[in-house]
Amino acid sequence: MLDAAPVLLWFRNDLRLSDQAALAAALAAGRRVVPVFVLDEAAAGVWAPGGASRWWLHHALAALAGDLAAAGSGLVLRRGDAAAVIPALARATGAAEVLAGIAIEPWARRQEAAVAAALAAQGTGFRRFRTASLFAPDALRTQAGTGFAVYTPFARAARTRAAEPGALRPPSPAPARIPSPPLPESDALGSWGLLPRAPNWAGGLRRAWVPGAAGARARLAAFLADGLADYAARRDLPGQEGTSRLSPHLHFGEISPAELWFAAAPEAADGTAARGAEKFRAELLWREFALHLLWHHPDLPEQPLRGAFARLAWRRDPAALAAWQRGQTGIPLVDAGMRELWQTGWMHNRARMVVASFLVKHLLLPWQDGAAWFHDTLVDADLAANAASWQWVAGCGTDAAPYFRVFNPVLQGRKFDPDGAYVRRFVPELARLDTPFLHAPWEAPAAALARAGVRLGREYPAPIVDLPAGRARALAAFAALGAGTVAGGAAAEAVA
DNA sequence: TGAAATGTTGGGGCG
DNA sequence: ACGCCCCAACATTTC
Repeated sequence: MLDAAPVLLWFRNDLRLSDQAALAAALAAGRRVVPVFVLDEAAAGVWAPGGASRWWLHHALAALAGDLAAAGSGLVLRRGDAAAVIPALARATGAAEVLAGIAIEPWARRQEAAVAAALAAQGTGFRRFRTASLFAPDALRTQAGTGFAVYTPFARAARTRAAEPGALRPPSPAPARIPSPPLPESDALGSWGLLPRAPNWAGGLRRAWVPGAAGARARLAAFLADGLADYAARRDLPGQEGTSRLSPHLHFGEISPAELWFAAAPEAADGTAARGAEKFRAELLWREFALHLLWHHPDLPEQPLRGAFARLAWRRDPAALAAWQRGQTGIPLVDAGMRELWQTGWMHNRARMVVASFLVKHLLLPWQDGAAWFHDTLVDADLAANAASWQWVAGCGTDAAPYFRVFNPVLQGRKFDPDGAYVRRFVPELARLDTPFLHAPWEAPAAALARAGVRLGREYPAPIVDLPAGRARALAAFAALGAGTVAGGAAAEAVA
């Protein structure tokens, strides 16, 4: 059986050996496997991996190559047009067919279609498998047969489907051995230039993360032991390690969503532990919902789903955008979030909502600018989740926050970072400021500032915008879009 | 997965 | 004892 023609296994956002449906299919058919990864930056265009994602990808590929080598195989790296590279490799190895995960990003769908056409033209088979999501992106539909526009009914449908026998395969373990023919030559990973050189800003990332399937597994084990039980309450506190931090592993597919779905089993727990597991599954479903939205709305990353928002009078203010990007807005919680992002390639979810609301509302700068910065700096940058989340904050998505929902970063700080641990860690110049003033240093008495060694405008900036004035400006600009938009926002809220 | 403004209620100080 | 005011606490409405 093993002397039959091999198959090409095209790795995409599924850089793992466990619960990898395409790999499992190849092995079940008794085929030898030629594992391939293609770096096709032209196909991705402006949505090619950003700096932080490139760092992660480098290490994820190194880890995958190591895992494949340990299984007796290897990883063939090639750079260029996938529609040329994949068919050529299939010819060179005599592969009968190519197996790959299903793409969801619009650019990846176009790439996949081009690969499919090229393979068909030369008589090579092409089979795609669901590897990056719990459900196929078009598997869940409303009664009317359309895609969902609101999270809650989507999640209800997903939970119902998940409970159906056989809907979610229990995850399969990584195979111990992966038979392969002699592999074609591979690019040297180092030659791809995915790692930053001068300046090398990756030190903070290296300290915070262990990319690769083994790192993902260790992170999951730690989360199951320490985080899942209290997840529902602690996930909102940026000063604590209350979240799973699995998002980058999930984005690159180092661990599958099904593995996480089954690892967090509410039925196997009770009380707060069951609530934590339910909440964690709800977050997995938010990820599925974003993929679902991007599948049905390919222009989600560029265009507001509510068309009226295209007319919004966004400001142009490069200095304010730069202050936001660098964590120098003078608003402690905003700056803590942006500096956590810059230093570690990740930001706590609560902080993401606050900094996004601040950019879009208080600064009245386009959500697309925020999404672009996140895409470049997040190690978990994911086109679907990023676009859907920014549209949610901006109020222009289908199930978005109403336009008048403006996070007050001072109140959010006092509520979710009550002891100021988060701000003190990432805004050390404020570390000695008394807690009552920490989230609004401009309100601190001169004596308190002096005691803490802080001069506003020197050690730490004065606020670049007056919060009440920024809020009022945003409400006016958003309200100017018209009554139809207002009614729509209220309707979406009522449904949710 | 909001915040602020406005309205309501009830306890308590005080003349 | 009573009315008045203040204000905290909570509820509702509005943005």
